[in-house]
Amino acid sequence: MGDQVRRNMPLFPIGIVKKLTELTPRQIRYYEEHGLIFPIRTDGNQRLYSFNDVDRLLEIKELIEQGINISGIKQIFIMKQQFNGLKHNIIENPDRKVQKDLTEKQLRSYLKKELLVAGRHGKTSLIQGELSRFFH
DNA sequence: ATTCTGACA
DNA sequence: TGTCAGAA
Repeated sequence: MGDQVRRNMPLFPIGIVKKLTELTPRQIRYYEEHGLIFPIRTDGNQRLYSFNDVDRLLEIKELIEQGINISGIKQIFIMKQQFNGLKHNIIENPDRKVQKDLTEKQLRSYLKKELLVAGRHGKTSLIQGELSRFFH
């Protein structure tokens, strides 16, 4: 599992991330303020981002382009986390019904998100207010 | 030269 | 979100 270690290594400053993601430093810092990413700081208080951070920013960028707001993105990430947790449980306990903690509703929400992302750049561009209803 | 925080004609 | 200032 040394690959994940590599992907989590704090490597590049915001200037590099700016080029890699086409996002402005303003946006990159803004998303951090809202808990979407958590780059570490150097001795000089400068942010250092990992490959995972960059990937995450790329995901954020796409979701933003689809008109999804910060809170919507937060919840999507939470569902993604829950989804991965369920997947692990199923792999580790194939016999037991450890899926009791995840409601079917949560799964549906996650799937809906997948559909939205899949049909990106399409006609189904939901606006902020409209999408937040799904998450309430 | 780069990045950071705070602020807004 | 852009952008500018003042500091590191």
